[in-house]
Amino acid sequence: MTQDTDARERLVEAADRLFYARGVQAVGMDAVRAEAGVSLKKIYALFPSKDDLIVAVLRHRREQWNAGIAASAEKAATAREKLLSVFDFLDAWFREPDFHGCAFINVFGELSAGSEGVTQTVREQKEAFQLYVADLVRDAGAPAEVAPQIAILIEGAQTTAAIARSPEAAAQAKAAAITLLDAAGSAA
Amino acid sequence: MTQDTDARERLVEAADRLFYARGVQAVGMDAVRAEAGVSLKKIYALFPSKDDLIVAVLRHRREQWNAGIAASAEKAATAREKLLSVFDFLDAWFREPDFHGCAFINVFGELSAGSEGVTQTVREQKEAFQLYVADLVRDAGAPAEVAPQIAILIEGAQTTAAIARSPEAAAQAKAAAITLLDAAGSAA
DNA sequence: TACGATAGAGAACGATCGTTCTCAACGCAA
DNA sequence: TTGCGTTGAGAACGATCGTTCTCTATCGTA
Repeated sequence: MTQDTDARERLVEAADRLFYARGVQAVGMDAVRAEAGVSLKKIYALFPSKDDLIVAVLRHRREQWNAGIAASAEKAATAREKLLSVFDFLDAWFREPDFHGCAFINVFGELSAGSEGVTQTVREQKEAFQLYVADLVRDAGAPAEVAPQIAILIEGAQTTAAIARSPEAAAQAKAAAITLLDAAGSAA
Repeated sequence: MTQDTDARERLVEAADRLFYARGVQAVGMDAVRAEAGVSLKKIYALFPSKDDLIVAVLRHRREQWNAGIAASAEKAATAREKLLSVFDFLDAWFREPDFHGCAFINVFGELSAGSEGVTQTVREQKEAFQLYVADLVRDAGAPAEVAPQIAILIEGAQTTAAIARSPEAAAQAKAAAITLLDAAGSAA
């Protein structure tokens, strides 16, 4: 049983690497098997279909994302600093050599028309993150309208950094967020 | 010869509809043939490979995008209004029933790892649009740093509207852009 | 040692894909 | 009319995919 969860973890992490690097549809189940060192039989015992594996990978990505956001927020004292620390997290991520965009956005673009489960998982992630931003915006004493604006900046920074291969999108978005927070603060 | 350009147009438009609705990899060349009413032989005479067809579709999308942006800018008097009219264009687009994201971002997520030509075409489009924004920001008398910030807002509004199915992302991004322009104006 | 369940390796299956080829129908110059 | 080049319809090809099945080796238990 514990070796089942071991195999499960190895599978999800291997699939995550391959899917993110090459795209979901470009990776066959046999490549996942080779990367994870888990037999096809076991793969299909743990995940009834490739779609289920994709959803599991997205859930795994969500945990990684949440952990990274939480870690960078931990060093910040105020809600405003926690909010802005998201952009520092993005900055470090954009500089990783194999970064090429938000996995959720990429998968959404690839499969949104075909897989309901995938679409829903992506939506859940983005909704949850919007709530996270909204909470911090409220705690920072800024008006509620600022929250979706900052969330849009975070979203846009990711696609801009990926397509233009420009990690500076993080700093640019952060500067914009500061302007938005300051303008809201002085208006309130 | 003119019927070649006719077939070419029908092909690109048909492929555009199918690719955008279902994703590029989910659409076979035979489906394109059926939708366009052009024989496979002629398709491969006009486009040596599917990749070439995809690039042609992206170029066609770019022309549509530029035309739409230009049309909404035409009604605006000042550079600032032209800039903000982009968000009105987005607003109308997001409300179209079959809208589901920026085709460039979607295709990038789907094929960036596999097709060099596609990646490059997406990059060209985004670069060209960033220049368009930068020109308007300069003409509006705002500092240059505001240009990438507004471009990031436009990018983020598109993915947010697609994933969250919320056309209000256009209005939210527009409000943020106004704040950024105003803050820059008062600082200058 | 013998036996039954289990699991891995990988062949097999049916479907689909991008691309090419075949063949018959057609249009047009001589 | 004859012959030739071109075209379209669709079969064919080779590759790959997700998924399942077969076969064999292994291992715990009696």
